[in-house]
Amino acid sequence: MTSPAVPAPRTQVTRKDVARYAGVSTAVVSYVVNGGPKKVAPATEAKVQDAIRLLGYRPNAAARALKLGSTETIGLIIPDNSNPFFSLLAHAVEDAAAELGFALFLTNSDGNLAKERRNIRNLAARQVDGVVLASVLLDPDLTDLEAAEIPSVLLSHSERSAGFTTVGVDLAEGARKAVEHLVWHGHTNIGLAMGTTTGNEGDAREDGWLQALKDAGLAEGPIARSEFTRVGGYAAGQRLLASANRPTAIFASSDMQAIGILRALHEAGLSVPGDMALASFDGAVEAEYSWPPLTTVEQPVRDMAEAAVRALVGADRGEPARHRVFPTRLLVRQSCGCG
Amino acid sequence: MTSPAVPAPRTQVTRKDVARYAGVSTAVVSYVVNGGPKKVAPATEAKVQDAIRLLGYRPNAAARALKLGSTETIGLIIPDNSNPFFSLLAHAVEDAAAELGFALFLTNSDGNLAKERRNIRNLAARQVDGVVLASVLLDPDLTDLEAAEIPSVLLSHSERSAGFTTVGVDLAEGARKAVEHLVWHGHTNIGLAMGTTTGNEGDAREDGWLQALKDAGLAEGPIARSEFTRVGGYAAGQRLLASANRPTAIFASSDMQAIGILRALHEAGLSVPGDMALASFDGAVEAEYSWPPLTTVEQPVRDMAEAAVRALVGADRGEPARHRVFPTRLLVRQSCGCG
DNA sequence: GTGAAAGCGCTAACAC
DNA sequence: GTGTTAGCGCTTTCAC
Repeated sequence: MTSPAVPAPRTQVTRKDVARYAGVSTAVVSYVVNGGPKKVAPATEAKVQDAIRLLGYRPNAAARALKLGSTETIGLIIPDNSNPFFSLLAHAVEDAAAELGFALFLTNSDGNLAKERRNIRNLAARQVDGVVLASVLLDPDLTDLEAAEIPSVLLSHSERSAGFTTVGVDLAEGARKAVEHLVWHGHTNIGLAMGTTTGNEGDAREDGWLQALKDAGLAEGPIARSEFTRVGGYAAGQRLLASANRPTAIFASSDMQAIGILRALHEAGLSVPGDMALASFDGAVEAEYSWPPLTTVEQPVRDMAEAAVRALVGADRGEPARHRVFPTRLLVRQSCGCG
Repeated sequence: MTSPAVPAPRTQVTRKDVARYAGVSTAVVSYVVNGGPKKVAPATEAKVQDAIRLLGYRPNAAARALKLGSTETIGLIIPDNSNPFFSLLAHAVEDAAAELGFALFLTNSDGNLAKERRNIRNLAARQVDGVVLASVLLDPDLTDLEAAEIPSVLLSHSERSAGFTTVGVDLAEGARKAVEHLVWHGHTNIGLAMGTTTGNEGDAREDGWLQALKDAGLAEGPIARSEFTRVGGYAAGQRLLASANRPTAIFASSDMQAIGILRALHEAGLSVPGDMALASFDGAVEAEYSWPPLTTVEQPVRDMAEAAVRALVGADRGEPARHRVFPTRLLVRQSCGCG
């Protein structure tokens, strides 16, 4: 069914209609609908409920929002909903929000700073009660939100950021765990496929990789930088294979990159983990179904999403800004040489 | 930044403040902000713009929505945003909506009928201007939307449905193409891994598979039914392998199932396409990065999303309900035996 | 070209 | 327990 070419005459049933039909005042209807703030006699309540049902009354959220100054809505900004990590994150945020009666505006920034800013502005204009931002930057511009006094939290953000509530994982520690595992397998030349960020900022996964190497007394392996995507990983994989000191193992900063590397490896006729071991980061389901299944550092996406929403509009609302770090877990599968 | 424990005193700058500051009436501010419906003298306009900038004025969307009866918002209901097919669809719908100045409420039904209905109701209460529904059912219950006179379109819907605008692909034809290709490779025993729907309704992909077999004078191959997921595909794959008349090729009704089948095949030490050829449906990016890359029937997701949004709130709004079928394309890769 | 004012549907303080 | 009513911020008709 599509909308009529000419807008139909406003046929909306209002609170007033219900009141008239039930023979009460509009206030009473409000009390019934909202369960307060005043008590209503059971008999009256029944009359009102009947009227509501009969008339098919549905409260107008816009009017309510105008009056209350709250839309029961939050906004989410992610780089790319078609990236498995973010789509899972979005799903989890939606669940957490719905749990609290909040609806979720989904916006993609496509790794584009201007678009991210536009989305922030747009959400602010729509009077959302909060925004969850998985930014392309370490230090996003939140002035529009601040001006509108809209709380925000930085999700999938691994650095403490003064004055902001942030939730993420310890990237360095996660990366270190994965690389240490590769070291444990006996590898002495471990390469890094590192994702690049829009802001060209450093990434702690690189530090973790380096630290693990140092701790093991190993030389720094080759690095290939590329996008946090399958295509990016594919290119990085090819470069790593062609490098003068070809590694025997690779740590990839995301599962998507590892998937790309896997393709490069397969095309080169190399076996994994025999000719090249692999470990990555994120814990996407896709990594469990690659061949071989990827050993990866899992991020507790649902927990992080819940924490973000709770800090924004749930129980933790109003608590002082802080950096919440969630634990990662090394999912040991076969690409590393286990099993 | 989190919200203050005690709601700050409403500090919002309103149209009235701007008017006072600029020394004009509130009507003029409206004219300037909306570029109409009346003309404003350039000098006045400048004064108003200055005031807006200085005061940091931002229009209140809720008030506007209340007045206009339109929220410039659409709702999307999909089964699962962490399924690559739907996450891409959601991204595309968001893009199409944003293009038209509409924001997108994302909701997941998790393949759950009750949840789908709850989401519909919730979106209706929020006065969305339209809803795009990728239902778990062939014949979803849209009464809440109809009662609220909210237009809707059924997306990723392959059956004509009287009175509804629907957009989808010809599943039977797509499946037929894939199976015909498998036949062309010389296979005579082609199994089917068929996804099951919540409503237990038939799926035209099955018809397409059967038709291709019949047209080629082939006997009906074995069928394994399971969920439209990786896990489902994995189980289906195992069953197909164990079946009395094990096929030499499988057509899977979704890429996710094929990914699962691939795992079952690998675990069984079978080579693809050597020991078992494979083709599937959807055209997810993940299918391009599996090993071997999957031959799959691509759905034009972006085109479908755009068509849905356009029919809802864009140029095609108000056109009579119709069933829009988009063409699929066989993406020939290696799992079928090519290359 | 500009302004005054009605009213969108709702909540809740206040009066009874 | 129930009713009256004043706005929330905005758009737009109608008068000037």
